Formats: sequence, C-alpha cells, structure tokens
Amino acid sequence: MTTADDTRSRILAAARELFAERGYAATSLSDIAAAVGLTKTAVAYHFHPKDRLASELLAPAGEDMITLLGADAGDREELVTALVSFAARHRAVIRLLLEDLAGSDDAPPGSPGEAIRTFRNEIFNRLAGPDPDGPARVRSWALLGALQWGVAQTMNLPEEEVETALLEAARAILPPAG
Amino acid sequence: MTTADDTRSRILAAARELFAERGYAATSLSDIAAAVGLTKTAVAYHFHPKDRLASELLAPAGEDMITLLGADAGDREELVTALVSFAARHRAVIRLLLEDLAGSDDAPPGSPGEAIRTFRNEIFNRLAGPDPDGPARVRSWALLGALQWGVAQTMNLPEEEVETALLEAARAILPPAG
DNA sequence: CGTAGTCCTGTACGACTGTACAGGACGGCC
DNA sequence: GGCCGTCCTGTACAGTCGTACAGGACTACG
Repeated sequence: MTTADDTRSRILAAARELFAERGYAATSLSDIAAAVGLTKTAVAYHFHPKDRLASELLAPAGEDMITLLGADAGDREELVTALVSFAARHRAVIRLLLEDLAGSDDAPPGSPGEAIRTFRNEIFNRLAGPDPDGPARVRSWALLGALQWGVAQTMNLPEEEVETALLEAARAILPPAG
Repeated sequence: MTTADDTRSRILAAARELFAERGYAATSLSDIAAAVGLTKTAVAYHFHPKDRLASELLAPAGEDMITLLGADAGDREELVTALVSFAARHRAVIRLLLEDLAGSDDAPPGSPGEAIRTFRNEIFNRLAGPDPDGPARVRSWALLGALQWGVAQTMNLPEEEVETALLEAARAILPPAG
C-alpha cells in the first residue's frame, strides 16, 4: 500500500534528520512522531523496537562497510580515498555510525552497536598501521574526527564538493607511513 | 572540611570521566554516585542542579576561552596554535565543550550552552574567514572535528605529545588563506 | 453484506530521570 | 550536656522514556 510505505519513508526521513542533529539516544519516538504528525505509538507500530529505525537507516551503509573492509588492507592512500567517499555518501547517518552506536557504553554482544564499534576500530587500525606510536594514533583519530565533522556539519553543500575538499584534508592528516 | 571537599573532588573526577566517555545527557546522577560509592541524592546535594556539575568542570576552560577570543582575530596560524593548545589542555572536557553543550538543541537563552555554542561558531568563523566558500567551510569543520577526536581518544598519551602531533595535523588541514 | 487485514489512536505499564523534603549521624562550640 | 550546622540517606514526586495491548476506522476481498 502506497500510503503505508509513504509514512514509513517519512518516518525514516524525519528520524534520519533528528538523529543527525540531536543524536540517537537524545531523540525520542515522540520527537519523530511530532515531526511527521503522528503519535509515538504509530511510529512504534512501523519500527519495532526503536533499534529497527537505526538498523534500517544504516542498512545501505552496511553494504559499503563490508566492501570497505574487503579492500586491500595495505594501501592506505586508497583506503583514505574510499573512506572519504564512504563518509560523504552516508553523511546523513555518519553520526550514528561513528559516535552514537560505536561509542555506546554497554554494547550487548551480537548487537549492531558492537559490529559498528569493531568496524570503527578496524578502520582505525588500518589507518594507524601495526603497532602505532603516539603521533600516529593522534593523527588517525584526528582523521576520523575530521571525516565526521567535515561531512556532518556541511549538509547543505553538494556531496561532491564536500568529498573533494575533505579528501585533500584527509590526505594531509594521514599519518606518515610506518 | 577536608572530607566534604574531598568527596566533591571525587564526584567531579568521576563526572568528568563519565561525561567524556558517555556524554553529558547520557550520564545520570546515579551513574556518578555509583562510581564514587554514594547515593544520587548525595551527588545532588553537592551539585545542584545537575548543570552545576558541567559548569564547575568547565570553569577553568572558560577562562581560556575568553583569552582565546581576545587574541588577534587576523592571524589564523596563531589561532590554530592556541586552539590546539587549548584543546590538549582541556581534553578531558572537550566533548562537553564542542558537542554535548554546543550541539544542544534547545539552548535556553542565557544558559551556558548558548555561550558555548556562540564560542564554537566564533572560532569556526575565524578559521573559515569572511564569506567562506564550500571547501573552506568543510576544512574548518574538519579541523574542529580533528581537534576533538584527536584529544578525546588519546587520553592515555602524554598531553605534550598529543599537542605537538595534533598541531601538525591541524596546520595541514587549515584552509588556505582567502 | 460480511469478514479479514492493515493502519493508527488511546490508555496503561514499569523503568528511569532530576529534584524536593524530612530526618539521622556526626563534630565543634557555648 | 545542649545546640547547631554540615554531610548524607531514604522516601517520594512529576516527568519522560520505550513498549504492550485493546479497539476503532478504513479498504479489499469473498
């Protein structure tokens, strides 16, 4: 039914926007419901439980995540290029990916949060290289932070422009080869 | 009395740590109380209301904020140096500064959150320069993100090492002069 | 027409938040 | 000893969270 699928899409769009600007935990079902003109129980009817909202928003990014991890782990230049492209493409949900779910405190095993956290750590390890020293660690984390903020705070700019500008910046931060 | 001041310090230390790793809103008074072996009402007795915890943690950073804004607004090289030093010095509360309170949705006028947000925006404006184009905006936000993540995720490294490594990275991202 | 299924509302629940208030334990001062 | 202020606990409250459940409005199908 088109009406149902339509409300589902509208809920997803509103959730994506609110999650991006307030964070996952700080956005309640009531907030999302108010944004689309429904009650919170209606939102819960379509997405049950709340995690399903995050899961569905992150689904397209998930496919790109595994291709990112499947690429050649040695070439860091290529990794940065792919990473910037990935961040720019999924900038609407980058906060969910890198912070809200990855930085989650508890991380019940088997949950999507745990998978995302290991993904982030794996990316960090490939950036920092084996047995990284202090400066390499700092620069690797700085690179990830630059990625998130660079794409998240410039949502009104065209994606392509963000990607090219961010690629230059990311290359400049990249820790020197160890 | 030393015992009271001591528990105050212990509460502040625990709150600083928990706020850094979970965020301000995601940390309850019960969490802090459990970390120091007290009840949540005891924490509320010393810091009333909860905002006072954040205020007291941010007080030392606040003095540095105004000196940062008081410096010469033209020299961006110098601004970046001072900014990196600032971030490294207050890395334990950098998340509160740049995200938890600055990114707050509501921002009741007169609240510390509003002051912090305008501080962040003012720093951004000085980094990006007057009437910045797309790439300049991207790089300025990327610089701020690199700062936050670079200092927040490397809490176990000596502050000096973080500062020097981050200064190199920040200089590399700095948008070209307009 | 009747019946089944989908979409949504209203109500209610337990868990949790920050806060308010009364009272107890303890030490210093008169 | 009697008194007072500080430090802390226990209880209680209103508010919000995500979720569960019953029932109404509506469409599609027999």
